[in-house]
Amino acid sequence: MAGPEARLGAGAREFLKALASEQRQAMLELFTGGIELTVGTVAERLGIAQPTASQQLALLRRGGLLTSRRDGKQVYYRIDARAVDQSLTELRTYLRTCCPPG
Amino acid sequence: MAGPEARLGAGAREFLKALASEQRQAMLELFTGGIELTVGTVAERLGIAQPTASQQLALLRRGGLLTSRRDGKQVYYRIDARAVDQSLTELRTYLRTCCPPG
DNA sequence: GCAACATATCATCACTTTGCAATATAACAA
DNA sequence: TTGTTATATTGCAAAGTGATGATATGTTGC
Repeated sequence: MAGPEARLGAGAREFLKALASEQRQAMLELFTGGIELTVGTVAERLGIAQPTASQQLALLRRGGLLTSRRDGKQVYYRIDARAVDQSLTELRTYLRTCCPPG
Repeated sequence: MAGPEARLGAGAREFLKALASEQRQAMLELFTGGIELTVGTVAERLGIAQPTASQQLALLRRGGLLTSRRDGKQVYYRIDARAVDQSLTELRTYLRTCCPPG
C-alpha cells in the first residue's frame, strides 16, 4: 500500500522540462482561457521563426501540456487541462514523500 | 483584483529547472525524511565527483528545494519543506490561470 | 604560523538545447 | 497534376548544461 509515486516518472520529468523554459512559459500563456492557436499564430505573436514555434510546441505537447488537432492545412494547439492537472498531482504526491510539509 | 500570479516568477522557474533533471531528483530523494547530508556523502552515494555534487546541490538550493548550514568543516544540506510547498502552490496557482481544470 | 580536511570555485571538455534557413510533407483548390 | 499555403523535419552554428581535475576558500588543531 505504499504509494506508487516514490520516483517521478518519465512523463512527469518531460512535464517539468517543458515548463522550465521562459519562452515555453510565454508560449503557454498565449493559450490562457482554453483558446486554440495555430503554429503560425504562435510564431507571429512571439516573434520567432515558424520551425522554432513548431519544435517548442511539440515539446509542450510531449510534456503533456498541449494537445493538437488538424483542421485542413492548419494545426490547432490548445492546453490539455486534464493532463496538466494529472502531472501536477503526480508532482505533489512525489514531493510529499520526500518533503513532508508538516 | 486579478491574481498576482499571471506570470511565473524567476524563483518558480529555478524551482522547475532544478527538478527537471533525473540526477537532481535522485539527489533530492537522498534527503527523504528530512535528514541532513554532507556534500561528500551525497557525492559518494551517487558515485559522482565532489565538485559535481557541490554544483548540483547549489542548484537545488537556488531553486529553493534545499537549505544548508555549516558545522565545522562540513556543510549539511536538507530539504526546505516550507519553500518547496510555497513553490508548488505558486505553480498550481499559475497553472490554474491558464489551464482551468474544470 | 602550518598541515589536514571539507567544500566551493575555476578551466576545460563533451553533450545537449535553441535558433534559423532550407527542405520535406500534408491539405486544399483549380 | 500543378500550385499555394501550413506545418513538420533536417542540418548546422551558437549558447547552455554536466562532468571532471586542479585550485582556492574555510575550518580545525597543533
